[in-house]
Amino acid sequence: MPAALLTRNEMLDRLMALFRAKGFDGASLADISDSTGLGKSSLYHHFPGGKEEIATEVLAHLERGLEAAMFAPMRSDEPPARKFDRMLEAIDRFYEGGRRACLLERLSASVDANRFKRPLGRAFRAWIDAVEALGVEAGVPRALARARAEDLVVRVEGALVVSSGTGDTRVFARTIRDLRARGLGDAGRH
Amino acid sequence: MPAALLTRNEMLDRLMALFRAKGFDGASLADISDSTGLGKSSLYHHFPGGKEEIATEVLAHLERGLEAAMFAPMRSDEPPARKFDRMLEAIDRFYEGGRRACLLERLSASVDANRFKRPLGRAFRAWIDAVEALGVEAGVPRALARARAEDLVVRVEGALVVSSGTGDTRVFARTIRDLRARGLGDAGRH
DNA sequence: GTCTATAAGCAGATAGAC
DNA sequence: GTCTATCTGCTTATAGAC
Repeated sequence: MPAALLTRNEMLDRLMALFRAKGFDGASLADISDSTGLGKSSLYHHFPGGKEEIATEVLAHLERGLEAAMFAPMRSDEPPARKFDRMLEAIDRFYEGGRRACLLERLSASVDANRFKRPLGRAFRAWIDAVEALGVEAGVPRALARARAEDLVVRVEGALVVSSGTGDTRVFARTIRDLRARGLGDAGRH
Repeated sequence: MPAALLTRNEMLDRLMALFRAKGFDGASLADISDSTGLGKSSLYHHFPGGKEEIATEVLAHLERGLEAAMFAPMRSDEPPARKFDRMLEAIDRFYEGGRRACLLERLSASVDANRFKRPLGRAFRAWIDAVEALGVEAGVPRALARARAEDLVVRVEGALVVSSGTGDTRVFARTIRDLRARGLGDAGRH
């Protein structure tokens, strides 16, 4: 394992992949060492707060990634319907069609989830807010847009759980398809 | 801790509560010992296979519980719409309005989830199958009833994740309300 | 069928050389 | 900024008395 060949961003990418795969309780310092190529002592040089600080930094890294990959494009001047499709594509890509887990869910389910409570709540709300804003932009009344946005996030998270639990990613694919079919403008139903 | 004061069912109830609260990776043998009142050696007397066997037995216990509390009532001769409402009430009660986690999700997210893959898939499918059967009974075409049933389970699981992650159980309450409002007979949309 | 005692190993974390 | 060596405590699991 070559040392210091990774930028901090690359390190955080790998650590995010690790926590998504194994969860916070399941990922050991040895795993973290392996996935970054850094010895334990080096890890404590970069993250004096240990495993908990690593997870916090990974969470912040995810928040920045969401901003760049999902939220920023949604502030472009494309039509809302197209931006909505782009967001669903980004989601499908990020979760690799339901094969990869959600970091937020994995950290929410860890034993000391209270430690991550604030950033977790913030990340979930940022996501819901962004979808809500898109609905409002498309002319959907705010209350309905809010409910729809919550529902979208709920369904994506649930589809990941059920896909993983049944070992059948078609549930995830169908969920994304349904969300795309419903779209934004269909104000009469949810 | 009084010994042998618990029946096996009571023991499994407590162990299920423990795994729902802490997950498989997060629950230690010391936790298991505390929650049952049995010393470690006694645990190995009841469950020679150790922690993994305990989780497997808890999963089987859940499957029996689902059968008794959710699936059996759905085979009564009440109108399907009423049975559907009863099921949603049972779900709301079991998850305490979104405050308690799903055992299936917690075990799906554990490091050695592969060990539980079969019973997990079986439990998820049993649940989806039961909801699908209810839709068919209500006259919904099978393919649509299937999609709806998957969607119901997806939304319940997702609502638990989002409620836990945001610390706001209103998401769960609204999800149950929406599912009840949609009901079974509304064949034109999902 | 429960207990006490203990094993063997891994967890997260630190000291201090280079 | 990385390493080797080490620490302490907790992990799962077992032996054997009662």
